[in-house]
Amino acid sequence: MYRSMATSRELTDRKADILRALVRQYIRTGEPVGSEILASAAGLKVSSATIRNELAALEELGFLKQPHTSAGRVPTELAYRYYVDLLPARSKLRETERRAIIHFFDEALADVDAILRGTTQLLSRLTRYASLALAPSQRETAIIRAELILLGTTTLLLVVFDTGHVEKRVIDVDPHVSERNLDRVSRTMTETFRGNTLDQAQTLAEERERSAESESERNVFGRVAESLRSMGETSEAEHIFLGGVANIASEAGFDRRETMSQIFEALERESAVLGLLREAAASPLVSVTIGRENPVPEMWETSLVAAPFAAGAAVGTIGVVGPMRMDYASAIAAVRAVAERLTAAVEALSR
Amino acid sequence: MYRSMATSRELTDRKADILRALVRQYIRTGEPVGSEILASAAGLKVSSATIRNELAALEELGFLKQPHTSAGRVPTELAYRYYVDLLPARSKLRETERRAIIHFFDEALADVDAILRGTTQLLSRLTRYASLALAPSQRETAIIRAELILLGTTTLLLVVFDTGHVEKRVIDVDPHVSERNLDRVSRTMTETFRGNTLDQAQTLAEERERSAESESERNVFGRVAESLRSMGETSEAEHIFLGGVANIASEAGFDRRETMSQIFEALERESAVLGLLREAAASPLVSVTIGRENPVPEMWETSLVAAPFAAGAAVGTIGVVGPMRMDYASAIAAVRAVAERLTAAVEALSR
DNA sequence: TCTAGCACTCTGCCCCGGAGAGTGCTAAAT
DNA sequence: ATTTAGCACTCTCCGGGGCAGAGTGCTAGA
Repeated sequence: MYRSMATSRELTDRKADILRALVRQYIRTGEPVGSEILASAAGLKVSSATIRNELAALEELGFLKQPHTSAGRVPTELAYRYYVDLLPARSKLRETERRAIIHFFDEALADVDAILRGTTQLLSRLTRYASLALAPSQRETAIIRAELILLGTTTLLLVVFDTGHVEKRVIDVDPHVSERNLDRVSRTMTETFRGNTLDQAQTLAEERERSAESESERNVFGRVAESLRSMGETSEAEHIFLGGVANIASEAGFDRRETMSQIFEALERESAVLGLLREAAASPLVSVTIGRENPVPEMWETSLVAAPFAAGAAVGTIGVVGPMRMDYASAIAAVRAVAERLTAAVEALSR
Repeated sequence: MYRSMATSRELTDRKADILRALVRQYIRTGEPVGSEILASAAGLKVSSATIRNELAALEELGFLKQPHTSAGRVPTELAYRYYVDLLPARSKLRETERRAIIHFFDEALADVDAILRGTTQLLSRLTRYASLALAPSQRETAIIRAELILLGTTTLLLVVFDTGHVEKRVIDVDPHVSERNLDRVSRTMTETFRGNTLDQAQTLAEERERSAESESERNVFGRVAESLRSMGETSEAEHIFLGGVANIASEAGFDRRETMSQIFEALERESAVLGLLREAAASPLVSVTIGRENPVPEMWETSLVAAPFAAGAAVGTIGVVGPMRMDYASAIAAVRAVAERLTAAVEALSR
């Protein structure tokens, strides 16, 4: 469902029940869970002694561990994985949260960037975890317009995509080119590039450079090709949004200050986050990455719940980052609901 | 110099020397400073007993306090203020840092937003504190172009400013308007708005709405006026950049997790940060806000070092946020140097 | 196969006392 | 009149001992 699971070892029903109850309890309280508490939990109609035996077995199987001999049990990553994999496919969102999401997307929405910025804040408010958003890659979306605009002595290249996204680069073209000429070039570019992706447009610009009739035209298209390449390279990195990082600081799970600082660093490092979010975009559903499943070592004490959203042909990702004992059910429900609404909102912009 | 000072009470030279030495020492170590250490500090040729007397006097004057009776002294905010006010007007930057700054601004710079994003990272690396940047307000810069672009069924309003900044809004115009018509309107808008500020353009659009010849023209200019207003309102809030927040987590000064979380929250809250940075833009020099001088209560345990940078007629701000015992000399030097280079870089974009 | 009972282990906490750091005060020295 | 040396005093920090509580594993009986 959420991710291929490594836990094919079978569990008896009772073990599974106990494990689920324990994980749920630990997520709720953050305290190691003892057999007595589990015995009094509804649904388990066996004594604490029996549960103790089962707990020992579950520990043997690698699902649980004890902080020390006389403490209760704490779930391992394997237990979280098991718990998440067996979570009901669609848990319902609380009504207030559903409302908040609808309300957010009802508001006047300026453009994709503004929506995503707002979405991270929304997700953080809903889940009380830090949240991330990766804007849809401009790589696969179609250019709808390209213009050169004179800015004093430099020139601005503006590329508008059909998602409403705009990329811009300052380029140095021959300063003697008149504004009228720039307008002409702009019209040519828009006609030429329209409907193409960045990569395609770059090729077209290079062709144009070679077949140019005048020196200045060669110059212009050369610079444009260069800028288009640079957009393809960097545009993504610049469109990761981060929200609610305060939640990481207030999270009790991250006690050592060093841990916390590392998490922040990783979240701010685009190269780290980009890979994560791209990967999440590959699966069509909500994906959950628990602890060391994360390729970024600084995030081995966190879990990530992420879901893709569609923007035409392109795909972006949103997600939340919390402690391993995060409330997966709520987080998954929130991320899924927001991703769905977000897809609709983004489509509405361009359709 | 940095800010009008409330400390007009005179200090004897010796008291001043001792106070400065103590603050410097405390900034270095973070430990309460005792009389013995100060006595052995170069430059003070008196015994620890004498210093003890002076320390008692300085405490009486409100410059120092003791965590407890048998501890050394710790500076109060008043002491930091005094220390900062008497800092040499221009302390020199270390060569490696100067290099890093020059190197950063030598790189190819895409546009103002990208520069600012990079600048926060640069400042954080240089100072090891969190950093902020407020983009120049679009309120006072001139519009250079305005266009309507058809995006499926919706329409994108694009406004380009002479700083190279681009604002965009999705607006709903009459869906029957042809693309050719939109182009015509775009040309009219650019001609009409060019050289004007957002506010002025809004007025012009409203006039145009009233004097419109056709129903659809009235519709279009009405929507445009509305969007221009919304740009004026929200564009600023969306252009605060934040970098190096990991430094706050690793900062030893912020020990209580609650403190930390509050600081993060405040930094993420645009309304809080915006006022601060705007204020800093008012003074032409580096401004330092220490502890409770900050109007944002969550930041009463922090200090802010900020400086404006010019972008044509408009002014933006950059700054760093650290603990009250931050290394003011280095921070001020770094912020000033970056602000200067930044001004040059931004001017280069549009001049 | 489950459960009741029990001995055992380990943490968390409090209290205590000693070491150390730094002070304020006093009395002598400059 | 100011500075300095000396000293008693205060307070924190830290390690050790002891006690209460939580939770376990095991054994013996149901």
